[in-house]
Amino acid sequence: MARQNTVFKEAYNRYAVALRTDTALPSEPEIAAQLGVSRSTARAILTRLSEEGIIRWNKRQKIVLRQPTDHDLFPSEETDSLHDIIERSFMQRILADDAAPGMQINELELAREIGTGTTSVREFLIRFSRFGLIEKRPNSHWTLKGFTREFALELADVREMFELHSAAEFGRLPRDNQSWADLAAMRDEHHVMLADINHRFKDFSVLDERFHLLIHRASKNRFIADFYDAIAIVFHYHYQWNKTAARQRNERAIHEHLDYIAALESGDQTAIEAACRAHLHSARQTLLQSLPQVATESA
Amino acid sequence: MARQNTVFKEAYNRYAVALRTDTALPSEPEIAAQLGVSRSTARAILTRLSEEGIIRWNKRQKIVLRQPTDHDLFPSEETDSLHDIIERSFMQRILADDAAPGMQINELELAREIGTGTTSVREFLIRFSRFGLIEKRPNSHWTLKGFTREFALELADVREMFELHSAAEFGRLPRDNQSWADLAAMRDEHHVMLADINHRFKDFSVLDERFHLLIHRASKNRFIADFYDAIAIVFHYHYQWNKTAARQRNERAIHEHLDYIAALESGDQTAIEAACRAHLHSARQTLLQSLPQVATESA
DNA sequence: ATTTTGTTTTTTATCTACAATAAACATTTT
DNA sequence: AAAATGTTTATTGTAGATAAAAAACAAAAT
Repeated sequence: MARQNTVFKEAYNRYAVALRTDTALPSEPEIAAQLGVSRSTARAILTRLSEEGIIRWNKRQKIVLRQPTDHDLFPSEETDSLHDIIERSFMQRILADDAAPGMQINELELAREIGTGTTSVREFLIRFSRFGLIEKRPNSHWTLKGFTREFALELADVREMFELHSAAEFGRLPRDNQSWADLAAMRDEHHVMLADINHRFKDFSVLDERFHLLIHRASKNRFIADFYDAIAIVFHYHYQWNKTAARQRNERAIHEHLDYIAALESGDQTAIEAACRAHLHSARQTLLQSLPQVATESA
Repeated sequence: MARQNTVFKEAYNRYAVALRTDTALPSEPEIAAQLGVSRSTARAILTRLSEEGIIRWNKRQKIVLRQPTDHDLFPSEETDSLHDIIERSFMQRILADDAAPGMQINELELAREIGTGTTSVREFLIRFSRFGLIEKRPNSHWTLKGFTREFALELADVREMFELHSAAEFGRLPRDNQSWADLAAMRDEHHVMLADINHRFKDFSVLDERFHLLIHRASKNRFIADFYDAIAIVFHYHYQWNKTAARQRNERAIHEHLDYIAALESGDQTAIEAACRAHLHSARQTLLQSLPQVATESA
């Protein structure tokens, strides 16, 4: 088959669960915009809803007849985009313990294992290569460079350069900028989490990602934004497989964030840099500690 | 057809021109290593050389019978890799004056125009997207973001962060590191060029690229290296189409480089940072001046 | 024993085809 | 007239096929 209709299925599920009996649905272009799909797909959704007897559809009249049940929805395996499937599968492999740096990556084998065509795997690998974890030799195979100590250090260096830059830019934002309100809201979220840290410390990584994203957006620099996207994805998988997310470490990070936020709000560039450096320093330690520990020979 | 044998043809040309009558050729693995291809391709080259009567080949005996002529070589159109063809063609299009930012990029149209399949164009665009000049909307077209003032400023910001970092690292290299010798050699090259600046100012961009590459290699950071690769390619095409490479500007840059080199050799981090900043500042101006000038509204 | 050549197998690079999706065009309804 | 619906066309995403190139294996030569 040429292409799975996952866009349709995913959007169908999303739309179906939000339906309420006896309500009237808006126009096709409006539905399409709501779901972020084309009108063609929106119409396919309406057609299916109609066929399933969930709505009565006649031209502009679209009435919800009944609430869809779980039975009406597509199973989650069918709604994941191929890209996500490949990403998950690939990340599992390279973060597994038997994936040694230097290992060859075989497109065909990967494709077979995932149950997909080689084209999609190739494209995924090309996109993924920007994370610096794999490398290609022309006309030959990809090589796994691995989530090594060098990788972590190089990543941390760039992250520090970028975040110091972004934090400084943030401090220069005009006071009426939306980001200041967002920052204040985030400060409160940190306080809430801290108050219940024993139960909520596992939620920290999501908050952490949102916090740094907010800072980086201030730089308005596409290269910084792209790099942070890459970091976020790599970390997402890395920390999922390496549950070193100790309560204590997260609690400390929250305190650092709060100091950092206070510094930003002060507008004092010296204070901002100090708070940013302090947090980045401990973030680097966290990252290094999350790696499989190898005996480090000291000179 | 599935794949052009450009690797073979390009390597064949490369090997043929280096042949000298009556010499004996080394073993197959050695030839393959010399050319940077597999032994299969090396054997294909030997087979063809033999068929053309250029060598006599019998097992280990490989004697050059005659010097190949231009007639024996494959024409250059047949030796360019598809990737290079697409890159050139695409860069011409996006640097052309009629390529306005916001323009849609159509894979199929591009492929037809270049005379290639869509897959290759897709892969090229994915790879190219890391330069930040194009962006994709999922399930839909690519959009040209364009070589705009914003792009140049964002690029310059990151370049400055990275180069300050790399320069500082360079200053910390042990004195017996090869890079110091390379730097000294490069200092001499700058002097030579400066002595004959009226004739040689056009060669500066190549020297400039090599100089900055040398600095960046000191950082031993894959993200910095990758970014510099991207910069080099973008600049290569940009300055090819925008010949603002004035003699005067290049002369000034050479002087800045020499100051920069002297600072590096002094090992004094304060001096390094100052010289690096000075050069980056004027490089930024050069970049901005090379852009199509638009009326800038002043607040 | 190691290197070289001869042969076969595997893998990549690329084209083509086609369903899903988006986008464009035409018609109807308000 | 503007917006919505109905219909058609264009473009993207993905699988499958195949020649080129790499890699692996086997036999021969130093």
